[in-house]
Amino acid sequence: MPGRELLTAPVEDYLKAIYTIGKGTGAAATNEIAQRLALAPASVSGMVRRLADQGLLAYERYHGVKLTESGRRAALRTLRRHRVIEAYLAEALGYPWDRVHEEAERLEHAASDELVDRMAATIGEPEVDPHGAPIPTKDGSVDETVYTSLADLIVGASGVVVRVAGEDPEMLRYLGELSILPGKRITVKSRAPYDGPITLGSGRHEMSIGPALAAHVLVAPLADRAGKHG
Amino acid sequence: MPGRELLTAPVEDYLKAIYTIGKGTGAAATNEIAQRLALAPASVSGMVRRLADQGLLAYERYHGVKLTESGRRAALRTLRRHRVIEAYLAEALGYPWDRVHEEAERLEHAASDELVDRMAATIGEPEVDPHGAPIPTKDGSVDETVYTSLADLIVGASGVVVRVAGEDPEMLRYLGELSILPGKRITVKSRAPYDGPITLGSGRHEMSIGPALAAHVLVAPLADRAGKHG
DNA sequence: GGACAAAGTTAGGACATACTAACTTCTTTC
DNA sequence: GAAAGAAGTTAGTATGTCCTAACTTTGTCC
Repeated sequence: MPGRELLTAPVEDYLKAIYTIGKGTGAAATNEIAQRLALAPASVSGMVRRLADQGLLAYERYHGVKLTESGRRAALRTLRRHRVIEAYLAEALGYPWDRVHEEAERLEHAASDELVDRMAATIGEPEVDPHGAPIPTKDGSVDETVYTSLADLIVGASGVVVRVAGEDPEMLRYLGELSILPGKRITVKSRAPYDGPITLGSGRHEMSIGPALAAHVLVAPLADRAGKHG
Repeated sequence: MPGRELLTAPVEDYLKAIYTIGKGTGAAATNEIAQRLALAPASVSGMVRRLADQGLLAYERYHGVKLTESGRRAALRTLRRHRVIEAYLAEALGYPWDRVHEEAERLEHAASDELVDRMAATIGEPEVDPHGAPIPTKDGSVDETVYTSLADLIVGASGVVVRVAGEDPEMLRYLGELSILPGKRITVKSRAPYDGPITLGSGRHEMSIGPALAAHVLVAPLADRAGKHG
């Protein structure tokens, strides 16, 4: 367990949050960390100082925080644990995709690297979790491709859903019912003005979703066929 | 998660320890709890008072502690989690029996009851863990059969190993090498005097083990054939 | 360029759990 | 039944994490 057990659960959560906010390299603001972890900003100030003392963060008072290389590695280890566990719960134990997150959130702090590696091996070394998020490799690299949100697709554009960002179970269940899932192909049929609902085609179905929801659906665009017809 | 998340990991560990020491109904002494959890006795005094305040223990100063019904139920839930996880790690993930304990020790505090139930279902509702210890059922009952220790078997007696008590990995590996495992049949061939080594037959093999080790091997005695021959 | 809002920090305290050192109670033995 | 040793407790302290309340810094807008 290299570098394990030395980090407490709260510390791992901070690092994960900072990584996610800063998407790899970027910085994170105190308030944003606080909000993501549902803590008071004052608590974050305190913790962030300690993490900086441990060399996990670069911290400048009043100017937010950045992961150091060591902090980034720790964050990615936790993220790997989280996502492998999610994938394993879904694959091997039949968990529905809207409930893997909560369970993984606790297990990620208790599972050894060996367990996580065995899980990954057992389900065939998955590259993404059930929401389509990429799983960091053991040596600390991740696919950092930035995908387009469904909310940004123009009318007529098609794409394959690669990922659903966010873990609110209700949202996930709803998207699941609509069959908006990683791997599904969708086409934007129309968009109402003033940020109104977006009408989609997927397979034989047609459906309408709001822009807030659409923003969570990340797609890999396909060749745009709209041009051919108009 | 009925009754979950309310108990911290240390609390669950205390209850489990007290249950194991008191084997169900019995009481536990402060020092014994301290030793089992590798804590100072003073720490136990403090915690035990708090657990009594929460109604999990009956506590009389200077006279040890007893689980209440509610404490016993909590202890058994944790024990179930622990043993199901051990069984699952061995069955589904190929963990060797000498390492399941350590991993389960951490996971048992993080796993939800649902996860544990899914694990149990996936491997066919096991009744014992990889060491042969009985798994409490969901409704809180356990097999409390008391088995004979191999150290107590007389020369000529035969039995089936039902359980190996204790989790020291080195001991488990050693017993594994000797093939002294749950389900194996053994016969006591001879015993050296003054608590000396015990010679066993198991299958075609013959081997000798010390009494301290033999005390950890619990057997279900079979009809004694020694009488027939002498 | 100063005032105000937003963002961030410090101070002081709470809680759970652990520790060591010093004290008390229980048990056993003569 | 008293002394010695074992067992157990209290007192005081430490650590990690959190909180609220009050303060400071930063950034923006006229």
